[in-house]
Amino acid sequence: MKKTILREVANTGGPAKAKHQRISEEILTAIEDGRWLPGDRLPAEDQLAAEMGASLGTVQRALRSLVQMGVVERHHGRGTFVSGARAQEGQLKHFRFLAEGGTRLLPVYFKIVSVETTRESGPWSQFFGTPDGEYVHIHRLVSVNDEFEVFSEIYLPADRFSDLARMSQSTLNGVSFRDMLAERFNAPTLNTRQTMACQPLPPRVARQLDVPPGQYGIVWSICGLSYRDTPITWQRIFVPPSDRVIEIVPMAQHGQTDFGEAG
Amino acid sequence: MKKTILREVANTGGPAKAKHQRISEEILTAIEDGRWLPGDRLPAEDQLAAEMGASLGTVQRALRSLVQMGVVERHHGRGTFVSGARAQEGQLKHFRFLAEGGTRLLPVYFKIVSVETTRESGPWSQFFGTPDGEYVHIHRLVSVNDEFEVFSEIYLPADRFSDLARMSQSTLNGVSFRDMLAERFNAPTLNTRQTMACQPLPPRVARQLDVPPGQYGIVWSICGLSYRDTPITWQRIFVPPSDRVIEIVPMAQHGQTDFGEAG
DNA sequence: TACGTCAAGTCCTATATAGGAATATCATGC
DNA sequence: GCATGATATTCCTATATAGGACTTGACGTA
Repeated sequence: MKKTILREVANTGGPAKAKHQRISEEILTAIEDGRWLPGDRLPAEDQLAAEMGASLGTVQRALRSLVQMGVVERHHGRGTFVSGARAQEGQLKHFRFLAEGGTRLLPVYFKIVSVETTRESGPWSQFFGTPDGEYVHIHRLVSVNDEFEVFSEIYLPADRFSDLARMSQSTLNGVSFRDMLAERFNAPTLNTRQTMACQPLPPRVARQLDVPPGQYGIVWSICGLSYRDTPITWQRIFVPPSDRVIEIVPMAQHGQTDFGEAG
Repeated sequence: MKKTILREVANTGGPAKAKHQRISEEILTAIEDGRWLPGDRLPAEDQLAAEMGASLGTVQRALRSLVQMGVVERHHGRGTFVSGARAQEGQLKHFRFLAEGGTRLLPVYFKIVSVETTRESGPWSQFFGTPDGEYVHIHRLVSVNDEFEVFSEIYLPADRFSDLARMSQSTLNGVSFRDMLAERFNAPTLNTRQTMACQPLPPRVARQLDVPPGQYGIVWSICGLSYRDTPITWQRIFVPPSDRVIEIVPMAQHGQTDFGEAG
């Protein structure tokens, strides 16, 4: 016998939402809470419909909207699965490095420089909404095709990600944070806010990148949001001058739309 | 009596597509061809359903996918309208300039520096797929809050946009190209590809921006795509060093999704 | 004129139902 | 063991139908 994970949706207070929206929310909450984990298969459409007291079409519409948010994936004949883990593999990252032509992708390697916890405040405290919070602060050197490097620093809220500080640097080396946060912390990056500016690189960064002190570079901020736009990562990438071009990849249109293939 | 603009959709050759997709395509083609213009109201759902020999639900699904592409807008009780023109107003642009805090938006003003047609080839010829094509080439100075400036150059295919070169500079000054292309050329920018690099600013640009020759800056490329990913603009923005931060706005999630408000 | 009422037009939600298509499972035969 | 085929599971498409909600404009009244 199968345990019931969802509860029937009712329209309790607040502005009346459509049933398909309430169903989306309910399923999203279940995934967010870890009642289903990345890779898990959800009950079949008709079972969901029965469980939630809705018709098939309504459940389908709810599921389609979750596909679009990048939260679940559906496969004809197989089932509906929670995204993350494997699912992330073919998916979009924040950026890619391109060879001159613009077509070939260049391989990247992440190397951990330092991992620490801190109570330092800054723009990230505003982003996370925790002025006195504790953060995990990680510096990484990103090597592109063994020929040029960018420097990255990430802040994450310690209350949720303090395990990161306890992991050995060797397990963190080389891995993509987006994938790891999705797989190990049930915190997939579903959306981002990005800004950029051209500014002198901070001395420490210039040293790491082996460029002259005071060298100008791009300071590129990427704020990562997960389920329900929960802030999870505040990242700053320092890009020194180079012929190499960085493609900015928006986080949008997961899976495929009703119209056809996603861009 | 109303003229019939659409033809009934049939599945002629090629891979079988779903009916709601064929309907989307048919409506999109009509809009692309100018059979309906920006601001026009489409026939009601049930009329469309009758015209195209489909049921209401199927047409609704087709229209929802067009909303998502940013091609049409639907308003409860009023109708379904072709996007563009007025519709663009509240919509996302490619970028915004932010005050330090990150909340306040800064006003911008576009000033035309030069407009010419050219057969010069470059990355844009590859983007447009016209190696020997003629292009309209426009330089603009973008002034942000009267305190700092960025320089922009745009290439557009002359076969479609040669009228631009004939417009007076005074009519081009101050206007957003995205809006104008959508309104006057039925060429709304529905998607973009973006890249960036930190490089020395070209001499001409440095002169215009009044920064020392050889000054590093951000070279930011934005390629604009319209209906069916037709390339329409190849733009390069030169950003000199500044405290001002530029927010990168992805072109995504038009209107609103099934889940709720769009980000 | 100002205001309320009413009706028509339009989109929005939701249901029940039917059949088709892709995939997985399992029994069978060799 | 291995291919084959039947069956069940699951998602996908599509229809017909019903009622609700929002907008607009016309009409009548004060």
